Amino acid sequence: MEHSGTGDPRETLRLLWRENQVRSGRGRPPKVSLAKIVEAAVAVADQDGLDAMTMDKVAAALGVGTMTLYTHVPGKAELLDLMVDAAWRELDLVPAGDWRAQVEHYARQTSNLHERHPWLRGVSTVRPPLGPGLFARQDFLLSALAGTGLPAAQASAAVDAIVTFVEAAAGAQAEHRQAETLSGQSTADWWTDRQVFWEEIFDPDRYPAITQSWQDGGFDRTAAQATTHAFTLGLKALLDGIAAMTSQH
Amino acid sequence: MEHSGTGDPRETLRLLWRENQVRSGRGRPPKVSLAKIVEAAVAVADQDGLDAMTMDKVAAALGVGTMTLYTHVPGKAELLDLMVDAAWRELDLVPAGDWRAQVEHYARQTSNLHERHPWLRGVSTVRPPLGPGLFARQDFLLSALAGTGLPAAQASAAVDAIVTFVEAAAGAQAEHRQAETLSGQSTADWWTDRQVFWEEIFDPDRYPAITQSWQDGGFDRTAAQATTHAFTLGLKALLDGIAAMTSQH
DNA sequence: TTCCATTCCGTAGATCGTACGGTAATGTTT
DNA sequence: AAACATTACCGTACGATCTACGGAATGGAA
Repeated sequence: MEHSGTGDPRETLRLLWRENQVRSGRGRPPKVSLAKIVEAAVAVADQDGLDAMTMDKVAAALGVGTMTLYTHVPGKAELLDLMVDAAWRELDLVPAGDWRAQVEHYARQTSNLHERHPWLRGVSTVRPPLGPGLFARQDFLLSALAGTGLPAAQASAAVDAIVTFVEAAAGAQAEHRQAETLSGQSTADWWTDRQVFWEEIFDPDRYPAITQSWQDGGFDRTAAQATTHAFTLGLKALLDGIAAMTSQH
Repeated sequence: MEHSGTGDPRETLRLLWRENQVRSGRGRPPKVSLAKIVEAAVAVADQDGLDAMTMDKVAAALGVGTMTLYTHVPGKAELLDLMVDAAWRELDLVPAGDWRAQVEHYARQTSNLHERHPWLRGVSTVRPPLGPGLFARQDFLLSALAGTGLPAAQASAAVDAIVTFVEAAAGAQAEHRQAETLSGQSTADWWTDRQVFWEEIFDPDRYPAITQSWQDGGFDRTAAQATTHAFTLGLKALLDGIAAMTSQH
């Protein structure tokens, strides 16, 4: 797992929050800018995965020497921070409807976001980049949950629980598709390659509940469908449970 | 994010499911065994993180040349698969109580597991190693959810939703502690380093809900506490929601 | 004793991030 | 116009890392 939040704090915060500032006019005119570097890095990661997001490849995508990047960004860790916040800023979070509709809107937006940027799943979210994207999301969800009337401590925990579930479920969903493009092998083919498992290794007596569920048609046709199904059902259950808490206060 | 399930299928399945087989007696006597390699790799990752789990370091921990490992394991990807399944096999899943007690038992066990092996968070769970650990977990949860009386398709989706949430929440919890030991910097110090943010950058007017929640005491004292709080509340809400579904069938 | 299946491992090539120091290009000053 | 200050560009090199290759070592079998 890639870790973010490891660079020099002040410098990273400056890069995250700086407005488009005017150049002093002095010195050599830049061929690239920070924004273009982040954009190129995101494009590489979207296309070929986070492992392929190397300084070499980002520089090549910009038609620039590798070491040029270090003029604009302190290092790869900081670049990752900027990529994450740039992605989060893509969320279109406009309040509409009751708190539940707003959370569901957030969930859909996040699902789409991970679909566009499946590499997000591979970045640690402890010690996240303290940028505009993170705070916009947090403010939106806290504002939505305020509509439940829950006390502040519970509302805050509910937001964190929602974020945890939605990020994980959306990430898993997106990762299925990414695994197919990166490996060049469809999930169906991946399972076909492991057909021997069911034929020669799996012991129905050892796993009766799995066998029973199989016989009862409990398994979705594809792994991606199962993930989507779990996302939908899980979010509904989670929000139902949170709604039930409001009647106790 | 590290990816598993990338190696030769038949070979990996053989390694995952092989019983302790007898040696033929011919050839040079081995200094190491597959089991010891996996054990050492897990120990290195526990101690120093997944990034530090290099073939060099694992071999060194065993007092053996790096290339010796490749006699016993096809490559690093397969070793990772074996590590993950070995970890999952540590779960002590004995059915006791009703379905809800069983799921809560699973959640506690998983939380402890991630605490012992925080690197688990960094391994992709799409295309997982099809080993005994995974199937034991799945069978346990499907068996528990059978107690709800939900139809098979919904029970299966509920299991996936629970796994998604519990893995994410437990992983986040464990990652807090790991971040402290790996970086040598406590979470409190990390925030102190970013104090400037609140003093110079954060704009209360731009994020009213965050500011309001702050004033209402909505934030936990520490990030780790917030994560634990979210885990507890989220699991309760999720299970309440699932329980509510059973009354409709 | 000879053979040989099996394990051990040194070397080397490719791919990373990035420290270092030099080069190039512009506006400003003289 | 010439020199300077400032900024951006980037070639080289070093240390990790995974692993392909092939040879050396070992000890039972023939």
